[in-house]
This record gives sequence, C-alpha cells and structure tokens, in this order.
Amino acid sequence: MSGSQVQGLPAGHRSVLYTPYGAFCLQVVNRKGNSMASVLSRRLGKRSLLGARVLGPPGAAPHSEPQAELLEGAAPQPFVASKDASCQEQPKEVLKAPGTSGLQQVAFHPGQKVCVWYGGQECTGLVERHSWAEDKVTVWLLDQKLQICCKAEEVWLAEPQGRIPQVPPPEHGTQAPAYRPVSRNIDVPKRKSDAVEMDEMMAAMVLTSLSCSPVVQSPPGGEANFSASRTACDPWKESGDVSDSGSSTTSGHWSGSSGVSTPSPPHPQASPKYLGDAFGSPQTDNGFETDPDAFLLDEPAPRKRKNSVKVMYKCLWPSCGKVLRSIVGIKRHVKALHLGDTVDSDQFKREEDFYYTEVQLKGEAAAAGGPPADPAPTPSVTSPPLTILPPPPPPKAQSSGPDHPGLESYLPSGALSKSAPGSFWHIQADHAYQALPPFQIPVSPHIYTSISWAAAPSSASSLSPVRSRSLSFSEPQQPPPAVKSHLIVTSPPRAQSTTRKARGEAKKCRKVYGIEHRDQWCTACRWKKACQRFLD
DNA sequence: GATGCCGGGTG
DNA sequence: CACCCGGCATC
Repeated sequence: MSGSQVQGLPAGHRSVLYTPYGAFCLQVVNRKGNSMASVLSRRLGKRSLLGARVLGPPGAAPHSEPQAELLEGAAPQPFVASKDASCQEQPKEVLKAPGTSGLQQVAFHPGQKVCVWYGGQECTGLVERHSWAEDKVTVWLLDQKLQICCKAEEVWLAEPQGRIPQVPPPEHGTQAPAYRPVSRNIDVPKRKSDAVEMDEMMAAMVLTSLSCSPVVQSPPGGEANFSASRTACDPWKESGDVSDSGSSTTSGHWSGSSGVSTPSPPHPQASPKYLGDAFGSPQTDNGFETDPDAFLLDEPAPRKRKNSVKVMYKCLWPSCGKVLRSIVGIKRHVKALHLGDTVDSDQFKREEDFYYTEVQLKGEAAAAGGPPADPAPTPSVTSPPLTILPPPPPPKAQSSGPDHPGLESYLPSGALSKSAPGSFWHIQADHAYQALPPFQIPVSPHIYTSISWAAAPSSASSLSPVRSRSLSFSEPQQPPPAVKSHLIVTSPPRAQSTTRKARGEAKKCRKVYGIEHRDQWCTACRWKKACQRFLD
C-alpha cells in the first residue's frame, strides 16, 4: 500500500509521507535516485513524532488547545480539522475573564483594604494603585508581604464580615464552575479540600521564604549569583544546541528553570515563581505541585544552621550589595536609600524585608546561595555570589556575549587552576572510540563545559605536561575567553567545511584482523567509526 | 567493490 | 552512553 501512496503523491510531498511503514516506503523512493531530499526525509521518517504531525490536514492548527480537548472530550473525533472550528470559538468564551461581561467596575483607592485571591486563598491587602488603563490593581498583600498586580475584577473590597465580591464568582460561567482568578489560561483541575489548602499554604510560605528579591535584575549581582550549575550550562548553550536542548529528553529537567528565556535570573527556580505570583497566579499548574516538596526535601533552612556562623545582612538592591551587621541597619539602609521615604510609605512598610538577605560568614554559603557544589576556595569568607566580587577578570570578559558572561571570571580561578589540571587528564574514555586523538581525549562533559576551549585544538600534536599546564586558567598565554568561545563556536563549521577527513594510511582493524575476526577490532572500527587502534 | 568513517538512530 | 547502521567519500 505504501508503494502506491508514494507513487500517487506529487514529488514535493514525498518528504512528508508518513505511514506506519514510513521509513520503508521512503527508502524505496530513495533507491530511485532522489538523493538528498529523500535521504533527509527518510531519516526524518524514522521519527514517529513528525509522522503523527503530518497526518493532519494542512490547514489544521498544529496546537491543540487543552481547553478544547476538554470541551470536546465527550465526543472524540477522528480528525483534528473537524475539531478546529470549535477550537477557535469555544476557548475564547470559556477563557474570557469574568469581569469583562458587563460587570460594574469599582475604583480602588490607594490604601484601600481589599481582598484578592492569592496562593489559593483569600488574602487581604492594601490597594497601592489602580490602573484604569490596564484595569489592573496593584495590591500589597499584608500577610505575604508581597506586592501583586492583578486584574481589577479579581479584587474586591474587604468587608467587615464575609466578602461580597463584585465578581459573582461561581454562577458566571456554566462551563467553569467555581471559577477562581488563578490560572485563567490553563484549565487546571480545581483542587479542593483542606489538605490541598495546606499544600498551597506551604508552597506560599516556601516561596515567600525564598529570596525572591529585586536582585533578579541586577547585572552585577545577577552575574555573581550564577550558581555553578547555571554557569556550567551556559557554555553548552553557547556551543550551539540551545534550541535542541529544550526538546531533548535528557534536558527536560532544565525546562522549568534554565530553559526559560528570562533575562538571567539568578534564582532560576524561584524567580519565575515570583513572577507568577506577582500576577496573581501562584500554584498554577500541576508541574509546580511537586516543587514545594522538592524544596522541602532540600531543606534549605536547616542547612543554614551551622554552629559558628556570623550573620550579616546584605542589601540585595541592584548594584548595591551593602553588607551590614544588624538587621535594623540593613532595613534602615534599604528604606532610606532604595525605597525612599515616600509619602505612602505605610504601604511599603516591611517591604525592605525583601531587599536584604542573610549572609553567613565563617565560610558558609549565604541564604540566597545556590547549591553548595564545592566548598569555597577561601575559608572564612562569605560565598562568592554575595559578597566577593569576582576576581578581576582580564579585560577579555566584556567581549563575550551579553548572555554569556565569561565563565572563568566567575569561577574561583584559584581553585580551578589548582584542581582542574590535576584531574583533567586522568579522565579516560572507556573505549578507544571515544578517545579522540590524544590532545582531545580527556574531556568528560563537565570538564568540557568548564574548560571548553580545550577541545578546540588547532595544531597540538600530542599530550604533554606543558599542554596540560596550559589548560590552567591562570596561564596568561592562553587566548582570552572570547576567543576561546569563538573557537568553540566556529570549530564545528571548520570541521564540516572541509571535506571528509582523508582516509588514513595506516592499516585498520578490518584490514589487520579481517572481517571474520570482527570481534577483535577496536570498538571504533566495529562501530564504523574512525579507527582508534591504528591511528594515522 | 572494498574500505573508512561521519552522521544519526535506538534503547 | 553504548551500540549499531545508512550512506558517502575514497581507495
């Protein structure tokens, strides 16, 4: 059957021909001599996912709204296209905010006490600002000490007893009973019961306790706050596979944190949440439900408790970083210098709590520090992300891309130069196949990311102690990191621009052992890779 | 045609 | 990542 389909389709569509035996039928086409495109399509054809997508009619929208799925769930339909019409109409009505249906609007005055849904519960707060243009109300939550911005219809005046929300919540939508302002766009299964309430409260507490501070946007602070993991993953992005990492299965755990394209939040996990909170949709989807547990399992708070730690308080205001010894002092500092003594300072009271963090001396990581991957190189100093400015990087640092700060400058260069070369060359590949030519050998992924330019050798011939020494960051002769990263980026094109590597002169395993003794070949030869046993 | 190996797929 | 293979370039 597949053959007939192949013949029947116009040539331009052969690449999108998918059947359960897609690979086979495209192979037939390929044998006919349709060289490049057919090869590509055949390889693509092995990916079943693409095949599934093409099955739909060309006009079908590639995305299927979960809302529509739910709405149409009672009547499963075989084709996407027939669902499409409803897909375009229904969600809009369902997702429409309740306040848009002709409800009267109430003007909120600053300082007015209102209620708002936040963290799965009704919270009281003070109106800070009511923007009529956007119909949004900025509310300062008293309990959470948070400032959130939400739509006006999600806010109602606080009444002495019981709330009479201006939005008649449940009876509005027949499709969505018990509507809540949270997660308006995603139809999250409504959770109820007290246990869930507890979870939400816990989550809110954890979120609040995390240091979600304006240092997010701080350029110097943000750079300095890069955790080791984040720093290590950026070179990978830089080396070209940024987009792929999002879809790959192995990096799925990054998608929630570093995969987000936010402009370099120093707390990759906390910051998106904070942003989400700020718009009034905390516990939005199920993906976050496990996070509080994860945080609790990490037990960040108990780990901070060490015996002899000296607690300092560091201002988190962007590009400030002042460290004071007393909490009163830091509060005063924040309030005076950053928050300012505004007239409506009563609304900002205690807001300064968010602009400082505890810093624990005595070699302990501070509260906002990332996972303590390795002990600080210098004892009795606070963690680098908070107080220690990075060692003065050579002027090269700026030349690297804006999103890719020169990573060496944020690594404790002393520690690296001491530790890296020693362990660097001890790493060996198990198989000769993976062992590239000697000067390329010994890069495990981690080492690679840390000293990635080491894998871009141009002319080095053999492994030597001198070469090994030159890998140290403290080596002044090395090219600046911008050049290094440039080498990394450009080296793959270099390898591809030139034609295939000339066939080696040396005898290969196949020739030496013969095809009948294939088991004696080196692994690379068995895998049809470049022979490693008989190097050229 | 045989050989070497690159690029990609699979589990 | 180990293993495998299609297919291309070269011999």
